[in-house]
Amino acid sequence: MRNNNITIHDISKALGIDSSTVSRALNNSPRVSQKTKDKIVSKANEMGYQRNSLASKLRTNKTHSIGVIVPRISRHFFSSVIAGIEETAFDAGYDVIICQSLESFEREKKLMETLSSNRVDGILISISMETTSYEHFKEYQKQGFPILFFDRPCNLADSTNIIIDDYKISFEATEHLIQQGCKNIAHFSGPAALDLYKNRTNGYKAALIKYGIPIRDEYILESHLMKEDGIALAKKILTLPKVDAVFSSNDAAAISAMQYLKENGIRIPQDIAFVGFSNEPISAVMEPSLTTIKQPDFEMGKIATSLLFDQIKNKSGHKNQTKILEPELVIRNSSQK
Amino acid sequence: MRNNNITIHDISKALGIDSSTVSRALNNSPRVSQKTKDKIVSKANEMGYQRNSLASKLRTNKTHSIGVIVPRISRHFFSSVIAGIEETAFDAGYDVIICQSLESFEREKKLMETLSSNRVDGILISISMETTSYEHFKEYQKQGFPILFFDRPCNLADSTNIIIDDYKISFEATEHLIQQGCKNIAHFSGPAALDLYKNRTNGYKAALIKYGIPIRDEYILESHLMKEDGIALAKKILTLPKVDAVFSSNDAAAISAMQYLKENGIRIPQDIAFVGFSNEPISAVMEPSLTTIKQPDFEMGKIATSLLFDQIKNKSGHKNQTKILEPELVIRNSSQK
DNA sequence: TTGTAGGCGTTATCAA
DNA sequence: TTGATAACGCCTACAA
Repeated sequence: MRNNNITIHDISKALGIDSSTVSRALNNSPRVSQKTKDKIVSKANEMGYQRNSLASKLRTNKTHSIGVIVPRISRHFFSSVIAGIEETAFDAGYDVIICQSLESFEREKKLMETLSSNRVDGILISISMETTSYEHFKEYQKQGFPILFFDRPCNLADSTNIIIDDYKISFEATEHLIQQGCKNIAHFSGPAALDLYKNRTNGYKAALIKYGIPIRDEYILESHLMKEDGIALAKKILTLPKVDAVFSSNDAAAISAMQYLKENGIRIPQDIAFVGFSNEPISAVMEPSLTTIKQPDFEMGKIATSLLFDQIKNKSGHKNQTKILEPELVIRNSSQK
Repeated sequence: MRNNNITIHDISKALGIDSSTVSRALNNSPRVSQKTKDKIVSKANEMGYQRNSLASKLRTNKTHSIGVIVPRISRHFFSSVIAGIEETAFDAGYDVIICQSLESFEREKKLMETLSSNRVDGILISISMETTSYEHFKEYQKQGFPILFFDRPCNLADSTNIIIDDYKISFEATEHLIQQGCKNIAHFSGPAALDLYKNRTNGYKAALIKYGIPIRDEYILESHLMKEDGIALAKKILTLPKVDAVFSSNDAAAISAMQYLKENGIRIPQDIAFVGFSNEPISAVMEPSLTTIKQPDFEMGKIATSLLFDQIKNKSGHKNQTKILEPELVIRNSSQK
């Protein structure tokens, strides 16, 4: 911490003006004459005064800051959502505290505690893949603490979720593969405990049903969809009978699977077609370019933040709503036979 | 903010134990009997108590948190550095507040203020491209506030910097292109106001000199090295006489330039070879794969954080030092003729 | 081992 | 328009 922390009392003494007036002046209160204000402000600058936000927040019981918890900031989707969040928050004069759970339940719980004990005015969160119990949210919600879930919804009553239509777009993605002539479509799923992945898997299944293709459970492969998982999944599908397409619940797994397959002489899309999910920048540049699903990321951040502000303002209102945004299938080379 | 905030006084009243004892118990002080501790802790849980960190930080003048300012969290290099920072900080029981300047000087200044007025114990920063004046750091440094610069150094006296050997690796990268037979090597530079880019440019020049290749200023193109810049730069080099290679100060610009050139019938590396900088994941996957420079990102985060902790502990010591890490040239297809 | 009392820096209320 | 005073929630000498 600083050696020499100047407080309003130091300014007060230096000028012979009461500290309450100094405080008012520094907050630009209309109840201080312009002359005194000028004197105080210039003295404050001269002395290198800097407000202690901790004290101010403690006193006012308002922090003007919100917390954001995402699984990983390096994912393009999340950093774009964060961009939207920061823009909206900034306009409203709020600070944003960015945290990553790294998909760990324990870290997520700890971050909730830290943010909440630092009295952020609300939290925007996309829950970790490990999270199957929602008790740690329930407690905060009971206390009336504004939490808003985005992308990965929370199925607790009273939760506000902002998500995309995972079911519908997964249906479309799978349908697209079927229309390309694929009949044996494998699916890379994330943890089924997350509604997000459940919805994507259900969309996939619904498309198969519509076209009279049997659903085979061994074609549905669950993992954490990390880079490493993609390689294991690729090996796995080579052991399955005549897989001719993959619909993956994210790009990361699809990309590393494709790389492994390419290195092993499989042609994409001729032998196996691919559709990913998230539209990571890499998907447009790789060879072949990856058909994927583009989510309204920036927009989601903006909307989530303004919904959160609604909740912060009227503690009571707008609970238990779900806002659904429309994603878009971006067709590239990896899926066109 | 919460409706019903339980404080240590509420617990104190509920149990008929003084609040100071409650405070000690909740901090697991050895000066409270186990029996009382148990009683207090279980009551605290029952009542849904949660410590108010603001009050605690204000009182103790210690926040156990550090701030990190990076240009963009979405850059792979920075998110890896942050991973290293978080790991080290976590082990030391510190919280990390992540912020992005978005390469804006104004935002950077504001973030410094916000973090500092929230009394973080220290700041790790990689300065924005717009930053040419260092006055806003000087003031904090004078006050003895621990700041540590990583990747993009601050050339103020008394600054602690942790960087890579940009000059040396840029020399090597350029030499590599020369050894591939390239003679007309253009260079994408960032703002020359940043030492980082100056060093890279100097390394490039030194290699040309060593091999008796004339330095032509019109071959050195300065920009912010964003995706959009890459396209403009690509157009530009097409107007220059017989450019046969590009050494770019980051991957983003190199990648979009390559894409533009490919779309316009230029073959890479046959017509124009490329070397980038940063080893973004995309560089390994794209076609052709991009030769680039891999920085010790995670390690840099770890080292920077422990150096910062040193400064936090002994306010006086270890100023004005520069720690240099060694990067590595990763040779891929974009540079091998 | 526990209680008392005061203060961290700010702001809100009341009075002047 | 300004000043005096108390309080936000916590922690820490010091006393008991």
